[in-house]
Amino acid sequence: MDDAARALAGTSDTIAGRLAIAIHEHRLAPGTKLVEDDVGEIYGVSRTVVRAALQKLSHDRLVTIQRNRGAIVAQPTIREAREVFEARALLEPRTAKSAAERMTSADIDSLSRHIDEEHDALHSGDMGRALRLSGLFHIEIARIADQGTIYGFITQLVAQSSLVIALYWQRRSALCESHAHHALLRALSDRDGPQAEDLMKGHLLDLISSLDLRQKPPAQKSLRDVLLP
Amino acid sequence: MDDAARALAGTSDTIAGRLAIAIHEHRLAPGTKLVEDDVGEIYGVSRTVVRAALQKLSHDRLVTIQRNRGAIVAQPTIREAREVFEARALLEPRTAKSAAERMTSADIDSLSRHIDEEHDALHSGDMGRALRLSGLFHIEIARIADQGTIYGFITQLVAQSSLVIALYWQRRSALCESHAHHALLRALSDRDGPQAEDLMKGHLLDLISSLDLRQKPPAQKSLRDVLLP
DNA sequence: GGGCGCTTGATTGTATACAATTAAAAGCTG
DNA sequence: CAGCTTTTAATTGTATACAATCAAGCGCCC
Repeated sequence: MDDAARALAGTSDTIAGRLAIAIHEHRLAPGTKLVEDDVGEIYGVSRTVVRAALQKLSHDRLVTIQRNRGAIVAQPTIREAREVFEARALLEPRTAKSAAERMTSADIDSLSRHIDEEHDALHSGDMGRALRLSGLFHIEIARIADQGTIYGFITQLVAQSSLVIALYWQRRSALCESHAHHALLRALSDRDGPQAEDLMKGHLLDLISSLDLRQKPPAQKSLRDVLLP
Repeated sequence: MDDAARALAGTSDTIAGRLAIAIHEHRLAPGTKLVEDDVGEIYGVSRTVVRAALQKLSHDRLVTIQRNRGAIVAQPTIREAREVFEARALLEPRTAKSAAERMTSADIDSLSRHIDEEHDALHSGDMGRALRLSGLFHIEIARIADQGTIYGFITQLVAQSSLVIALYWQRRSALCESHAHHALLRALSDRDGPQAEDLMKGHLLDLISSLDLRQKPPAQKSLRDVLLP
């Protein structure tokens, strides 16, 4: 462990957070193996701390731990991907409605800033950061709705969505995202609950339809396909 | 660690499960301190394993871990109690509807058995077990709805509800519970989605109204009250 | 050359030792 | 004896050592 590593040292929550951000920003791809010793050396801590961090991420379903086989960045199945977005469709529209009814001017500022940063990130080509900010926008709405339990669920769902997007994203139109967020912000600023609820519902449907969740024939091609010309 | 303890030894998940059941059945009261060494000796494992179990429970919010201060059985505040039931009110009615649409005869049997066991437990005076079975009834419905993500959320919410009940339960009428479950089972068996949704909504409202969630003056009595006759 | 068991290296699972922190008891002082 | 510091015991946080497990490479035999 060198000085640079030692400087980064922190609690297991810190490390879990750093890993989570890396996953969120698609710097860690689904399936990547997370070897305890390696992670520990990078952050300058022992395996004890790394294990705690990995367990936490595993509980958030960002990481899959197989006994005696270690941890990898989770790879949600198509089915799990659908379930994540169905859960979001159940929780977020009503949450947006609640948020609309509670918006303060500070909240409006906060959301505006998020959108601006997202815009900047997109224009500077930093897709990872843009993606993360896009998720944070949803999380911020949940925070404004002021329901701790649901906030926790949505935070987890947004994180998982990032993995789903990494695996199943197909459409390239990132701009419509930003547009949907703008429209949502307007409804929220107007404290128009029903409108916010509708927009969120639509936005989530858009998101799902931008994914390719058709049952793929198990990706392994047959030997024949691979070997014959 | 004696032989009896060794015989119970298992993975951290096993221990987390045992603790969770004890909490669920109100054998471990909110606020109870969970000392790592003690728990480890009881189950015949080292603190390493116990810590992992406690971390898992902490993530499910059944246990509160304060850094350097250890773990106690969680004590949801009145606010958290409300939030838990608001989340349930958001998730469970729709889940019951989905379940109704997917009921198989095996599912009907399973739910009937749950109700019977609950009934037995009540009549044999085993309140802890009755309470746990009552929660499992809700969890079973979520399982039937066949939505993994939401199932996970509901499982967590039911567990937390058990803590809420331990702290804020006031009404003694446990029979109405059983009655509500019977009515739900009927709607589910009839595959009557809207009816199941309504009944679940009502059932949850009943549950909330059986709690005393009024803001209490901080429970610590003044010295005067305690010391003067 | 291909299937089969063995060995080896890498990695995780668990226990334990030590350091850091806390809460409480004991002691001290005015 | 109240209020303060100091000491002490209990407990948690972290690192490390060792055991258990797995995956891959190797040789062996057919």
